[in-house]
Amino acid sequence: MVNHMVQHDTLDRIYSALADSTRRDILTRLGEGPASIGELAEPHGMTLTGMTKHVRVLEDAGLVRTEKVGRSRQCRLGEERLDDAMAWISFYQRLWERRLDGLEAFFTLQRGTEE
Amino acid sequence: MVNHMVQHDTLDRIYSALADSTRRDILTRLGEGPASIGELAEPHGMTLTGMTKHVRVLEDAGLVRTEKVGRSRQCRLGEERLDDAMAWISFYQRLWERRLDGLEAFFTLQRGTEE
DNA sequence: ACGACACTGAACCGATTGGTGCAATGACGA
DNA sequence: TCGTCATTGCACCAATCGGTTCAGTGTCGT
Repeated sequence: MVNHMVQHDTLDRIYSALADSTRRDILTRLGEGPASIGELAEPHGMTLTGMTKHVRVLEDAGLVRTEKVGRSRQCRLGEERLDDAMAWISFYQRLWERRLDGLEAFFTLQRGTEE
Repeated sequence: MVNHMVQHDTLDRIYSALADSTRRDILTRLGEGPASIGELAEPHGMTLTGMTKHVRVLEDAGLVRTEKVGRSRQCRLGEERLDDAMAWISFYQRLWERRLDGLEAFFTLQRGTEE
């Protein structure tokens, strides 16, 4: 029906932030220490405006924290630890292992006897 | 360089497939056993066409495998184990822990001597 | 053979994405 | 104060996304 309630929950924001190699590169780079927008943009041959948008996406996901320092903006890793993202993948992997064990049919028969 | 540099296309597809709660729900459902497009669509109040598109996205990411059986399409979990997706997050978490330890500056000085 | 059923293809829609260029803004250095 | 420098806001663009409707196509049950 109407699923407009929460247009972007946390997991949505995190996974879609990670779904771009430029942004994953930014995180890798920031793992080595803080950087300005210009320093992040240069290795990708991207405009400052474009890089600012990527950083904003990462910041909205909590993966990056930024602070205006003088005329430049210092970017560093943020508070988001990806625990939830990791937990979801672990959960999926448990499902997958169950599939691997050929328990699908068994589990299917059990549906209705639980939540 | 470093071993977390997998095929970014694959990682892009996987993370963007996961960046939607409807698709995560589909995976959870398929973890309980195979289902048709209709069975997947019904709990979301979505059209069959809409659900077919979601399933296609998951299939392109390797997370779902489908097979036409009679007039319905059977969907089950696919071959993708999310090992790369998990590995990348683990890699990020190591960066984050290093940040937490306040070793950013130290690490910056050490650039070039890493594994 | 016929009708109901499950899905698919195509066209369409509004919103978002990933990028650009250009004009401002605001801080630095001489 | 003046020019330069780093970033930002705005408008714009083409492509993709998440969803719909409608018109098929092919299969099943009787």
